[in-house]
Amino acid sequence: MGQSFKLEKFIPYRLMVAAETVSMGFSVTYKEQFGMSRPEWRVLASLAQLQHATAKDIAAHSSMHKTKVSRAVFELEKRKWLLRKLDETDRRMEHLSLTKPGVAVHAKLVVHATAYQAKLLAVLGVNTSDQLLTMLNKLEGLHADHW
Amino acid sequence: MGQSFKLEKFIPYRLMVAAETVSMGFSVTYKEQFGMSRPEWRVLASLAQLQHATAKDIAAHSSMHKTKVSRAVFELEKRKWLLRKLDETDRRMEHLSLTKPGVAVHAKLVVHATAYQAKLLAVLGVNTSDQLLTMLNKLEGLHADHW
DNA sequence: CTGCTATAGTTACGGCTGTAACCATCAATT
DNA sequence: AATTGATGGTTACAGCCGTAACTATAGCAG
Repeated sequence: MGQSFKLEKFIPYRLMVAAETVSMGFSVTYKEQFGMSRPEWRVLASLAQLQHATAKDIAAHSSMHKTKVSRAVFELEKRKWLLRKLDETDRRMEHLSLTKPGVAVHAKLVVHATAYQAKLLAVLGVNTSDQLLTMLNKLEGLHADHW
Repeated sequence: MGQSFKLEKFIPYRLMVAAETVSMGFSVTYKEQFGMSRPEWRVLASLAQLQHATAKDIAAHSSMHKTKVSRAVFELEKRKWLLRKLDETDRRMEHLSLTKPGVAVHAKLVVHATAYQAKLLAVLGVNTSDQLLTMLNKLEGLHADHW
């Protein structure tokens, strides 16, 4: 008899495929319309949400490695969508905030993000989408102690 | 007022974070115990399941780009876990199959994969895990016509 | 003050990846 | 059999990424 292990029933695999599919669906927006990468989009979204934060804050909030954040911040700064300001009392850290153009780009992306989210909710069924987030919560907590 | 868009409610983001968390949990097994990459694990699992397949078949079955498959197949062949045989009538394609050592490695990995899957089901609740796969099905179908 | 340890952020490096180009082969048409 | 177009698979290239090492700064112990 053949093996009974089926890749398509394996949750790590299925979750990754779904994540890539869904992520790709939205990435065309920030890529093609604004030439942004996913890390840049995440930093933009985090910073808009936190209003004012350090790179470390953003890394925690957006689940990204600090080097990814560092590179994304650099790019956003280059586009003048983001401003750095050294902390006066602890000069190791810098406070980040969006510029007016940065806020504007974010606002436009949020329109698309919200529309895309609505499409996803429609596909899932509005009632079940909360269940999905609940499940994802549980899964993300799996290795919480390793971090 | 602050923006109302919250990254942590955005499904593409949450799905990707959960997928990475869960994937990482299993990757330590094939990485540290067998020095394998994720593409290699997928090819191994696909080939064990299909018994006999071409690179193109595996790409379709494992949702991977053909270049990824090509490179993974090369590595598995180097380790002598996989065998290529040219098709007699169409020499463009090659039929792949696992060697005995390849089957053995797969069997060991399946033990771990099954245990990990069980842990995930326990975390989710066995009844809800089917709902998760159903949701993932729907999400994966989203852009079906683009492929 | 001096030295030790820790922290915020950057960067060099090697590895992995997708895109596009490529090679070889096949099939259909002429 | 020559041409054209499609297909299975590989590869060159450039970009992205994580690890580890690094810089600069801070804080604390002596």
